[in-house]
Amino acid sequence: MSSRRDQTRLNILDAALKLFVDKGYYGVGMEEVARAAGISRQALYLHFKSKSELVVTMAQYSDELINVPEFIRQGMEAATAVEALNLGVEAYGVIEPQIYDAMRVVYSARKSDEAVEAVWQDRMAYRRANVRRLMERLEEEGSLAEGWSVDEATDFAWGVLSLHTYENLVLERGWTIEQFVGRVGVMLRSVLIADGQKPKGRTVGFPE
Amino acid sequence: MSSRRDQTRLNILDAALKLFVDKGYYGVGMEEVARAAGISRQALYLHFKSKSELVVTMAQYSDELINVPEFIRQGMEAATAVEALNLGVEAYGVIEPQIYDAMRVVYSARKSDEAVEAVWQDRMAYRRANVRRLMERLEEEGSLAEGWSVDEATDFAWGVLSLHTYENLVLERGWTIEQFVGRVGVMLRSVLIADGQKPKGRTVGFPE
DNA sequence: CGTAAAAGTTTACAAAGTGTCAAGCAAACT
DNA sequence: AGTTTGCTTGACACTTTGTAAACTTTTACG
Repeated sequence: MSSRRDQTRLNILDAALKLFVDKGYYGVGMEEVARAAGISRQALYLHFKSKSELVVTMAQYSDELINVPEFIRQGMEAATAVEALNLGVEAYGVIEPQIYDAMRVVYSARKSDEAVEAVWQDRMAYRRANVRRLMERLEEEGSLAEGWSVDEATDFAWGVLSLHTYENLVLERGWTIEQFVGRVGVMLRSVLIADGQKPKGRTVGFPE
Repeated sequence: MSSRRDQTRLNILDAALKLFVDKGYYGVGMEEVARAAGISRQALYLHFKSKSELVVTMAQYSDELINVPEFIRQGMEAATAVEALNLGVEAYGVIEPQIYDAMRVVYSARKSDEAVEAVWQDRMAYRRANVRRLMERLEEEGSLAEGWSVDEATDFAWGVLSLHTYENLVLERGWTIEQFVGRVGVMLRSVLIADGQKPKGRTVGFPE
């Protein structure tokens, strides 16, 4: 067990995330990251052979801290597709704040770095696959609103529940998570769920 | 009239935009921009004293090509607030494709460059101000849905009609502009407009 | 306890990118 | 013809990324 090495690695990932969020990926040098992690620049290269590898690893690490499959399992166990959708929106409200920082960095750097682009595409595909499962179930149970195909509904929900919608409303405009989840939940239900199947919604204070 | 200089300037802005969109702001050097514009690197510095100034000017230029005030005037002349909202969404569908490239570059570089950040903040504030005028009128005419304040409705419409929603649906998922404008329009009306005031909507093929 | 592997340090260097300076050339304006 | 304008070439300082070599400190283990 090389526990010391692992600890340094975590220090680096931690320091890198903070700096990248603060000054942007290209606004921070490896020198600065190393100092913030309490090691020399050369030691940093012993852990990550490039800045690109560092940011990719950082994104994976930030992802591993969250038990996404557990949220998916909960969704599967929901009694109805409509209930599963509500759980999905709530899960989004829990997960997004935790992965936002890392994904924001990935998004900004992706056009300048192929490896980073691959990470972004991977995450987005995964997220869309999860949304799609929800929409398929909605359709199976006849709860999908008239005029929507599974594909289109998936695109819409995935496209609107993006990193940036969260950024705009919660981070820029100061909405609370409850407010955000409530409003977005109402929106998705009112657009995607067939008339007569719309429940009260699980969050209070927001009229349907 | 130094027409030759102006022409070179436009060549540079054009070349820079294309390269930045393709490879990302930090994936392209001044050398490459200069060559693409058909001049030497030094000549490029005679036009723009820094890369930062280049991208800022590029964003302003891309903005000046569109007559936004004209769209706003049309909105003001609409008979009702609800009709103005529809016009607003349509205008968004026309404007966004034209400024997307430049704004995407600005967004990615903004955390690493203060001048770029200022451009971003300025554009977002302007956009929000326009949305707010719409929401104020909706409320004045009693058309704003129950449970929404002007501020909250502004945040919501502004936050959802972001650069990135367009990017996700139209560019990533291949939606047509009509499809995009139609779906987003239906969504905003169904969420923000009071019951009994919802019109048929101006776009066909999308059930309310 | 002593020693070897692991982790990190300092110093040095090549390559690429940004920004500046100076001298010169060629076309265009007056 | 002479001056201004727009651009060229070449050179330089500085920063950042990535690699390499030699040396020191920590940690682990028999």
